[in-house]
Amino acid sequence: MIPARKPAASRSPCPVASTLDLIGDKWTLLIIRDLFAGKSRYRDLARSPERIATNILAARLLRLQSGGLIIARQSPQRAGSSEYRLTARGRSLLPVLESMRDWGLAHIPGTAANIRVNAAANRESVTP
Amino acid sequence: MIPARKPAASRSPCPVASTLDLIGDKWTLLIIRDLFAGKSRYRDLARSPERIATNILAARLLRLQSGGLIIARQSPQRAGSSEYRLTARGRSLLPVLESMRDWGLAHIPGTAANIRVNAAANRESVTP
DNA sequence: CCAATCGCTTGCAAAATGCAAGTGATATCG
DNA sequence: CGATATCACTTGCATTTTGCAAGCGATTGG
Repeated sequence: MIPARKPAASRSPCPVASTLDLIGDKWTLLIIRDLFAGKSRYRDLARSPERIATNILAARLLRLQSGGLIIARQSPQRAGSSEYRLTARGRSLLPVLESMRDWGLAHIPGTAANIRVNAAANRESVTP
Repeated sequence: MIPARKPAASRSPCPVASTLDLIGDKWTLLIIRDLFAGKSRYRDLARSPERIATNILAARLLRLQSGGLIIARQSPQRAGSSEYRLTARGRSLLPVLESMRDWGLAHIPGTAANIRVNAAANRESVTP
């Protein structure tokens, strides 16, 4: 298990608070959701239905990297650009994502789950 | 199951995104954590170690009420002030809280779980 | 070679957050 | 009873974060 690069500003020793310091906003978990679904390119992340602004996407990708949740490696598809993948640490957020998905499905009318975890895209290969 | 009062601005039909629209910030889940722990008064919520600003606390309590996650009722302790309790809907967020707690404990050094769900404080009595 | 696309960055307006200081109502104590 | 402290907020304002649109160099497809 690799510890985070930056401990960041921790508000308290509460594990919930510390987790929220890292992923507690409206966008981060959506990016992680998309990575689970198999997306790995900037363009695809930017085109999710929620339409994250590109500056925010870039900022979140940096934060996720420094938090050790994702890695960016040279894209084999396109020279000079990165391909983003969840690390083991990032993948371990799956229960958080699932519990939120389940809550939304049960309590928010009009929601529907149509994203599946893409196992092939989420095999470990390199860890930072 | 009582639907939310305000559907609020939904970014997409994704259950994760819709859940984040409601609880996706750094403070809301900490308030819910404290309510689970048995806190019910404004003062106690304001004094948690993370020190939420009082204007933000007031704003979040309103949002949680309009989202149907908590109810405010006349405090039997203090005239003119409210006592806040989780509704069944609010209590159903426990798995989200637990998965975040577990993730924090496993992946963020220096965190420790020292809050327990207070069953007595979280028995259903009145639903909005 | 040329146009379209990609992966960002930049600049700026708008909104959210954080801080400190009120305010009026209640409880507490002598 | 009266003074003081506390409670539950509200208000005003500085700072930070977000969102939007445009731009920009590199890359790709034709």
